[in-house]
Amino acid sequence: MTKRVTIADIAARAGLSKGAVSYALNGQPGVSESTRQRVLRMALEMGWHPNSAAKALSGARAGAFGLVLARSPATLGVEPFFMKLISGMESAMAATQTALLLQVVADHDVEIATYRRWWAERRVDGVFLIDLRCDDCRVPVLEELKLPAMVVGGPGHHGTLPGVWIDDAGVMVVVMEYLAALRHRRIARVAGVAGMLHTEVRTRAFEEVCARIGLDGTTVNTDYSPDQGAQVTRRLLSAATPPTAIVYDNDVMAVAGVSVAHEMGVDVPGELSIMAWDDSVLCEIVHPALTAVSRDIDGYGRHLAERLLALLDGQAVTDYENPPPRLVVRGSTARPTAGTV
Amino acid sequence: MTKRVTIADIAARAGLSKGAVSYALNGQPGVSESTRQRVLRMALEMGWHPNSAAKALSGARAGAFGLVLARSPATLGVEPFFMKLISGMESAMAATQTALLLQVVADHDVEIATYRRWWAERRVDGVFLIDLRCDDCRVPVLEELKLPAMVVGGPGHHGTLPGVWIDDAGVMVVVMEYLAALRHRRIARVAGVAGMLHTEVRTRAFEEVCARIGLDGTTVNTDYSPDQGAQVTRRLLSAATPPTAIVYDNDVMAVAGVSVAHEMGVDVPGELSIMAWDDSVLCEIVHPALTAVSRDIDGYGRHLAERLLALLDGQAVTDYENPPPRLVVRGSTARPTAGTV
DNA sequence: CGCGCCAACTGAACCGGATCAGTTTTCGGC
DNA sequence: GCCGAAAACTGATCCGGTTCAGTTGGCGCG
Repeated sequence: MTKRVTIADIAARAGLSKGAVSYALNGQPGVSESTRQRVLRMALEMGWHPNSAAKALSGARAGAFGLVLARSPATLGVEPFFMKLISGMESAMAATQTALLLQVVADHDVEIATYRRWWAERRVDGVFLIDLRCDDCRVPVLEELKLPAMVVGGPGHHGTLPGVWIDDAGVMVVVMEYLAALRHRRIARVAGVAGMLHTEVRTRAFEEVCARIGLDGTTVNTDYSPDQGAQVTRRLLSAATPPTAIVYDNDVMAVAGVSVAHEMGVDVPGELSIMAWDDSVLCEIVHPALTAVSRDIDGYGRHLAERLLALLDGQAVTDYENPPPRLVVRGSTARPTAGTV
Repeated sequence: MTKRVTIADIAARAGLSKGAVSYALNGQPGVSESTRQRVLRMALEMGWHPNSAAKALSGARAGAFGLVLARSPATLGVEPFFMKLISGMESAMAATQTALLLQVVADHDVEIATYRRWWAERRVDGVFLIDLRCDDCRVPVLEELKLPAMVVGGPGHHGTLPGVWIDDAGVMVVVMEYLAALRHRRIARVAGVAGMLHTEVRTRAFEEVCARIGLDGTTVNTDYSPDQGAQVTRRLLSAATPPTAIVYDNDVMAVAGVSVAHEMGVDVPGELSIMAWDDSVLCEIVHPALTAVSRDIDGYGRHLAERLLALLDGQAVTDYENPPPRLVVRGSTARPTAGTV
């Protein structure tokens, strides 16, 4: 029972050669249908699974995709985004018996070293590149290695690598027009890390809409941590003419923002409207519940994995834009009370 | 450049046989020190990394550990525990070039199937068993497969598999005595999933302390979701004589609890003290900040990985109890105001 | 009837390491 | 200067699959 079954065992029992069994198991021509059925039945009975190492050594595939996360464990842990993305990816990978290799590293240098090692070790068939930056130094490395990769983010700045993204700029317009319709005139944005493409895309869209509609908009960059989110909020609310609405680039900072407002005696949403980018239970459980940009992250992950699989099959994979996110309105946004405008 | 370097390449360039190169690279006797240095230098120059498949096929190791998470993506995403644990594990695994295979599944049946498949495919050298249950059906499977495993949790109910745990019962005493010292008499516990060992251990400790000190304690089980946390809180606070303190089994439910209190006009901590099991930024960013049981999860993960590595080296690995957690007191707990007791 | 062709199958090589049984070299001791 | 043992190294084999060049057998067809 504790003995692993190999195709040689099946071959012996079926009175066939290893080669024939291999053809039968892989749906290759070269064996009769009746033999194939017999072999398949035996394999099932004997509990055979292909040794992944042997498969990887002879065939082309390692049967695994890699994901490197270059963020602090603290940020990672509290942001639902990553786990949702991962489980989305896996739902697509499960069908093809592809595993996910996860590595949490400190910075991009270690991340690049990981890609090189994985490539040399033939450990993965492809990788997902996450947290795309403007002029990302990881892109040319993956191109040089010819390591199949799907970029989480875009459009642009991912060279020849295919990307999957969500139209952040488009939602930004919806968000800002919504806030403007509520009569907000001074709107602040507590953004994520400067240099990350999605941060820059949102910032540019934010500024364009502000200019177009004639709003007074400010963007402040942070490292996504609730600490910085709280600090920035304090500073914003302490200004002579504080904003009447703040848009946060993730849910955790938005929750921290609500907390600061409480602490400073600022009424939400009466004096201050708060919005979160990315919806999660977090947004629902705070009081007031947060209006949020809700993206289908599970689907995002699924598309990424499906396309990486297609890429390995030699199909031409083009960039893909996910369906646009929805604006989920909850209690944290409202028309500002007379005195505050 | 895009050609992968093998030991045959090194052998050819060094004028040696494959065998000699293998000995040199692995620190085995059989080659002179000067040759070894020369080979090592060449390997470095040529950017050689062992093909993980070939290594796994000939040697014993697959060079990977597996972790299966059988929880809903929603719960996983928002609980910082898992990501912290994972990055702790990896910090110990990085030194030995061991990768982490992550799989998110729906239930224990799929989880067990995953273990069997991994074992048959020789994909992993060992696994971490998480969310241990009383009389866990996964334990006998791993024992039968002789798949090296470290159990996250205990003590007890993990058969012959070594476990690493945190003394929840001990902290429960500290927590309850702290609340009792604040003059709380009616204390509720919003627990996690019934049947999970750590839930049961805490529940038992909770009841024992209540009986000993003479407190009025109630435990309600949930599925860890903020939804249920909120619902249970609403019910508890609607009782004729509501509790003056609630201890939640995770941070997310505690945050939801604060929200419900707000919504019902119950003052925290004046009328109701709230505590979270497991500390995270979440506890710090809500208002009031949550008093919490802070466990060193990173260290937890590190210990688990170190011990699994030791297990593979044939060392005798015994159970291990992590250092006791600390009680981090913040603004959400206080002596209840006169009227409420 | 015999030729050719194709389906069905075999045997061996191969992937890139580890490892072991031999073979050659080195070197110390007498 | 020669012997014997240890050190240094070679060549072959193995791990468990895939794949390809052959081999066999059966059948249709002229």
